[in-house]
Amino acid sequence: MHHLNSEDYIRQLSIDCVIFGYQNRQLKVLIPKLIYHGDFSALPGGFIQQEEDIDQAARRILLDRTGLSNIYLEQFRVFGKPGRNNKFFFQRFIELNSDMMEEHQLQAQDFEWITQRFISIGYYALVDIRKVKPKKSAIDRSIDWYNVQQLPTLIMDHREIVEAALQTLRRDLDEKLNAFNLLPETFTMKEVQGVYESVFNAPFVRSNFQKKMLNLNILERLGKKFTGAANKAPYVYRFKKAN
Amino acid sequence: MHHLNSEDYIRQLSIDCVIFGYQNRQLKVLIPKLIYHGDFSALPGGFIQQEEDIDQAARRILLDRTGLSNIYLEQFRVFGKPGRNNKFFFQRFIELNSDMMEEHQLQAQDFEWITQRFISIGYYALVDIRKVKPKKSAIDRSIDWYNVQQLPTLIMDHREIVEAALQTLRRDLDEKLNAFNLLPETFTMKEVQGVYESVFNAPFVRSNFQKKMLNLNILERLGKKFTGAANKAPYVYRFKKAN
DNA sequence: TCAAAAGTGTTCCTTCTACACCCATGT
DNA sequence: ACATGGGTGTAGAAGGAACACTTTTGA
Repeated sequence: MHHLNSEDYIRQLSIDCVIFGYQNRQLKVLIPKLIYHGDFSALPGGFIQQEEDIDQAARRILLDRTGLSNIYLEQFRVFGKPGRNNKFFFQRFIELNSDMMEEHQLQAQDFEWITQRFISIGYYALVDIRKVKPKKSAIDRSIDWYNVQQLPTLIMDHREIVEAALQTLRRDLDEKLNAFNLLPETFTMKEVQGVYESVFNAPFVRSNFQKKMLNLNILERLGKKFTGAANKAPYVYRFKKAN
Repeated sequence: MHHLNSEDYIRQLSIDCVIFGYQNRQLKVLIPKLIYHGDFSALPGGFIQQEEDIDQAARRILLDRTGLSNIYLEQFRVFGKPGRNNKFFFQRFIELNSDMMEEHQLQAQDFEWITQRFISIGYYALVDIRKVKPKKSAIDRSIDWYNVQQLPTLIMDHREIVEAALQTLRRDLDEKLNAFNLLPETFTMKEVQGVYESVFNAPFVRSNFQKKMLNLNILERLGKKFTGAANKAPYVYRFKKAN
């Protein structure tokens, strides 16, 4: 591990990403659990290189964890309370992990850097969950998709960050029509409805939802999807990118 | 002037404020012009103290320029392109102002600090223009309200910041009903309409606008306003804060 | 009595909502 | 045939847009 310092990275400024995915009628968030003793979960995050665009930094972080480089990304808020730092987390961390510190080459210098007050830029990302192969970083014990309603305990204000991301996603879902970034290339109308229902945590009336979506003139009807079930086969749609 | 350094302020992170006001059916932005030779205008901005909340930092900056402490404030975006720095500006600046550098005690150390790459958090503020007594800072030649359609040339990407602020204001005007933060305590319906028209740069149909606003149930009708003009006196309204 | 501006009403049209109805599918 | 889920139609409510009409004010 190379050292954190102000020549490489901008000091006291971080990025935290809320990565949303959709599966089994549930909205999910990708969250790593840290490798150390104790139950530490934190949003995927990182720092901004001196010559790096902030959006690009978020993309780099996302690529590291998902393996995907073409991800829908949206900056949504900055979190900058005074005293927003990792000290509490690292105190417990050091108590529990004194044995591992050498093994992982974590040095006092890095601790000092990383326990400063940080201001964090929040991004949310939307991915086709089936395309993601979650990747642990060197300090992750695991990385998993959690139902947004059943998140593990997160460090610092990360819970609040997820909440703010979800609020923004709700606002943008109609405005920016980005529900389709959570779905595969082709999908049925029921799946679109599932996205809306899981994001808003509320039911939509099937027939009206269908008409609302079709009236937007953003969907292209392809074939039908025969599942073998004893009912009418639903149409398969594709999102029209060029209007 | 005391020196800029990383013990007092967070390095490479700034705040820029777009202060909106409304007068004479026009949306205006408060912009200072720098005292030095050459025509330099820049958004009111500043840095974040080590122990200071970012919103609080924005309030401090606003207080300095407007004299007001209770200002409607909204964070709207972070501007973080790589190479986003003042070097171009300060090159011209130094050429034109070598004579004034000692006078203003601007020292090499500060220049180095201030010409780093900066990431800036954009805030927009809404004020009752009549309450503001614009205050020049030590390095301002003037500070004036400019029609948002007729801004002076701004340094760096400040023009883009104003544009993004205006976009956000448009979105929030209906959503957060914050047109009333641009008006005095009491106002007529025509004035509200003027705010909408200047923000959207488009006309609204008078009768429909009136009904739309009244149907929101957020206005309290007070007395009438007799201007001496030979026409019906309009009602005076107040914004109901408690719904 | 008149012009100007404010307030209200009317009509038309689009969109949302609830619900009913018909259609395709495999057993 | 029939149960199941998908697609479309319809009637009523609600909301927006265009425009007409009435009211108030001071000269």
